Amino acid sequence: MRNVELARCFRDLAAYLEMEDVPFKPRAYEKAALAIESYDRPLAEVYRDGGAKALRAIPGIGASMADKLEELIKTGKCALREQYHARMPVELATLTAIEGIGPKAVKVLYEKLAVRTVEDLEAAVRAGKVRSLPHFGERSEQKMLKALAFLRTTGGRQPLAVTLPIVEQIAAALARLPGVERVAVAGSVRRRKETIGDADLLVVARKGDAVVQAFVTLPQVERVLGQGRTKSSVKLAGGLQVDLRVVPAESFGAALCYFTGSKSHNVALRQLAIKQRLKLNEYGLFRGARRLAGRTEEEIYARLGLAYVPPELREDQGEIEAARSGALPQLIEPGALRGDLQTQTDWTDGADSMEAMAREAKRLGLEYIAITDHTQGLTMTGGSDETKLRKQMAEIDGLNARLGGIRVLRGAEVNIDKDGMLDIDDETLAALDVVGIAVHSHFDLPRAEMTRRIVRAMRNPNADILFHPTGRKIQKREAYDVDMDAIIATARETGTVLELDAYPDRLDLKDEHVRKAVQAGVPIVIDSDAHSVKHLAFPRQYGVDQARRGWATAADVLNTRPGDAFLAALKGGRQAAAGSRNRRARNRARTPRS
DNA sequence: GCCGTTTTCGGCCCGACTGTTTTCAGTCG
Repeated sequence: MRNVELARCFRDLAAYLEMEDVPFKPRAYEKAALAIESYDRPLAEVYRDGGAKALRAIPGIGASMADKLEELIKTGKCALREQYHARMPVELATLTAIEGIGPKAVKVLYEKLAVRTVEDLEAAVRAGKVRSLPHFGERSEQKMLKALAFLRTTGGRQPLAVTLPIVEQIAAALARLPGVERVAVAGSVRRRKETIGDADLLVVARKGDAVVQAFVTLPQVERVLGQGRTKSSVKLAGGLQVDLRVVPAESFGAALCYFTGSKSHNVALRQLAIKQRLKLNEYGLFRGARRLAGRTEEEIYARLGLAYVPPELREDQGEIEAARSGALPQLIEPGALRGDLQTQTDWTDGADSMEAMAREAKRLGLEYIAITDHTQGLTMTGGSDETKLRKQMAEIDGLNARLGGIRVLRGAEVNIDKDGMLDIDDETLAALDVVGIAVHSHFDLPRAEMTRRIVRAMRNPNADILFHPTGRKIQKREAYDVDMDAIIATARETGTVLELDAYPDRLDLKDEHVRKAVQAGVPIVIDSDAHSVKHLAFPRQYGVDQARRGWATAADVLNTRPGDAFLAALKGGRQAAAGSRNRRARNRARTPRS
């Protein structure tokens, strides 16, 4: 049983307990669910290796929950949940995912109208039955219909790259309003989560209601979900929910902190405040009625005895302890990137010429760029064979002779065949400056076979970088089933670099894998996977954010180094690109059979 | 049900808004 499923069971229990008005237990189960969900190892493994005792070592898991986890892992079921479910057989997860519906509402809907599923709910609403229930009315019915429609179309979340420009546009519109002193983007957008459920904006202004009024009448707004004097929620035409909060300047830092989250980071901060006999809310940090801090986030963290925690780390994943002990990493900054190691050109499926790509990379301030067109295994792109690759290398040499201020590296995105072999011979690979390897087919292999396949390819001494290591496309395609711990261990052992592909719908590695790689001392590179000149901006726009969420410093990211140092750090420690045809000679070897 | 810089009992984050309830519960962030 996977962690998400275990967490799901605990969330169900929390909801059932909430329905019965049981005090405190619901929060305990929810907290545990969050801990389980974000735990970086399958609990089934933790249990296998360390038994119930190891489970109890997880914060939020005590004796009772460890028992339930043990039961779930062993039998796939939890008697208590089954009991509740028998009494009230409702689809809790999907029903409570609907805006405005919580456990209490689920209970009433089931008891009065026998609503068990989202479909039941929709039918009941359309029949006008819901309005007759206590605490419900016609307006609640309308809200539910809208929420149901939204859930169907988007699944409730949108990729960051879709949301970010919209949010920045709205922030700019608010900043132009009279009386607005300051606007900040908060929430998961500020934390740069890869998908966004709703966006949060914070405004400093004296008169809140005027700002709120202007906000709800912005042209992008399709529907007003709520509107008060200092707080409002709207739904945009594209389906994105945006929440606005207006605060006075002396509360800006506290509100930004509160509104940035994550929720569990906030809870941890507030608990820390309580321990110091203080109170933290969105207006400030208080001792009694006296405000000790609130104007900036920095002073709040400082007053709590913490180093400033960058928004990308605020997930309650150890950052508070690190901030207390001065162990927070110095996160990589966008400007630190000096090179791009994955780009495609019109030699295969890219839109632009090698020269155009090189010139744009230079314009962006990069020092080097690898051209990595596809290889023959990817037939539909017109992928290169050895002959075409040799021809391209010669052209790149010419390009380097012609262009100044940018170094073009000879590379390829080499296909990993089903059995883990590469589709270009070793001699040709050895002549390249940068060899990226990637899976583009047979995505559905069983976990063990997929892992073996990739590990084998990584063991090729010419394979420098594993491109988009999990193959996922955000909200389009699941990652293939691969043991990332094994991939990271192999990377460490063989010196293969892992790529963080910054193409916005990939962001592959994802944050937790970046963190694991960093912890294991495995270097990463942040690449654009550009298929046109305009894609070359992706690493600094999105890739660095993702790396920061994985606690990466500039030192963890190999393409923050100058070209020569970068090449020297690749497998085999090669030197300069030009005139180095033999630089791999000593590495030339038969692809090992594994 | 969990947990401990107010420890093994007695606490548990905090506040705004909505709807329909005329005094507040539920939900959300």
